Amino acid sequence: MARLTIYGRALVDLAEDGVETVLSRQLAELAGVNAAKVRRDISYLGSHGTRGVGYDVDRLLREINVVLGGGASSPVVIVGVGNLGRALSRYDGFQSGGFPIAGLVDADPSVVGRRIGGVEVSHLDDLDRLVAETGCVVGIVATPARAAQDVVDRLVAAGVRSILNFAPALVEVEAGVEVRKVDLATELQILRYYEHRRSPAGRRRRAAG
Amino acid sequence: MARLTIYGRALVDLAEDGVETVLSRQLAELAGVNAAKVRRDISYLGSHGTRGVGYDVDRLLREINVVLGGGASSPVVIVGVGNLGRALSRYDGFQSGGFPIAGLVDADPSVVGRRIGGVEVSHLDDLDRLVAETGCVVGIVATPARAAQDVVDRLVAAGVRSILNFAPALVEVEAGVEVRKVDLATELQILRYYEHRRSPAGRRRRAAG
DNA sequence: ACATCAATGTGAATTAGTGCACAAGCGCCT
DNA sequence: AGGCGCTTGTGCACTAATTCACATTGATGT
Repeated sequence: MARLTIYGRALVDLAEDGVETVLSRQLAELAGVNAAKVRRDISYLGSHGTRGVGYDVDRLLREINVVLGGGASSPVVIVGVGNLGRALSRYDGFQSGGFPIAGLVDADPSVVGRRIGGVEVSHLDDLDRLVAETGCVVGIVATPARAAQDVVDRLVAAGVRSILNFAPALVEVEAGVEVRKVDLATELQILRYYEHRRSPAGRRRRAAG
Repeated sequence: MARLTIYGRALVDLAEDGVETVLSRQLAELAGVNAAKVRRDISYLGSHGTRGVGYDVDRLLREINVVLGGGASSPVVIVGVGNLGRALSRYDGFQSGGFPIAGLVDADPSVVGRRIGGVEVSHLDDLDRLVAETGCVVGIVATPARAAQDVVDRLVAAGVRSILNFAPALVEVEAGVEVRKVDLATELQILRYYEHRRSPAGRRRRAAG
């Protein structure tokens, strides 16, 4: 569940503030969900709350971290150093989140060899070697849509089993490979949809509320 | 529905390939969903398929574009030109998707006045003026988590009703304002979760299903 | 013109997700 | 020790989403 990561972040904040225990209600407020949902989610990891008191922040945080894969570092390789790829490679949220950028890859020979954010760009054909050497477990696809499937196939062939796809394209993978899609265009379009729905053709009225 | 944008993209591809009509089954395959779902989704925009034949690609595409807000251009303002903000401002997917970057904003005086990707950085206090002058309808929050709520409040005060939040924080807004969250850290954590589940310290058995 | 075929549109069934409400359990106070 | 108040964990009802299955309907060929 994606909500676990939200709880995790909230718990980190609480722990930093020195809070020892937390109620499902508080956690629900912080995560923006229903308290019953919090309790049910947590109960899936084996119940560890104390009735009448709440949850031990540190303990719950550890539980969640275990489920989410612990504090392990998971090196990533970014494929495609076009506009978005470069942008992502400069974003240090990966590093600080435990996903160091182990390699950059592109198919265009004119960018191979350049350094971006301190990492040298390798050629797509060297992907296998790069993954093997650096032990990458996560691949980030930041290519144009039409290259996405090929790149994903290559990543899978190289042994990568977790892929974050920024390309606006659906990709198919064999069972056992997890692909998640982040689609900025879609997000913006959805915003535009709501925008449009609010004022479809010069409607000025705003619904009360 | 987010799926409409997927259909839209698939239809654009089809149209470019010169395809005239499409079956719900084909569209379902392209979008990676069930055919019945496609039909039901489409029926919500008023039924426009031809029984026995399928859907007219151009017509359906136009229908979807109308619902999604047409080809209108929706200028965006990016708040926070830290690592991620800079990355986003260099990403030309906004421009090409009909979301030109009308302004960059930051609270740090040392970056105000700089040009990034051809756009000058304004101070956060000038947000109102900037939004009013450029007619921005979408705000993009790329600040640290703790600044997010304040920034969102300012955006809303300035009249922005659609916000894309990249900050790893929940924000509250009044009714009528639409906030969507893009959380790279969460996406990566979820990948790590699956990674971890696959081999939790010496692979155990994987339950069927 | 009419029968045939094929795919849509949709009622109905199924499934997943959410939230309420309360019994069970734990700590605290007397 | 025993009762009390508080919160968890969860059965149950409810809602939303998905999928099935088929009647409906337009196109097509003879």
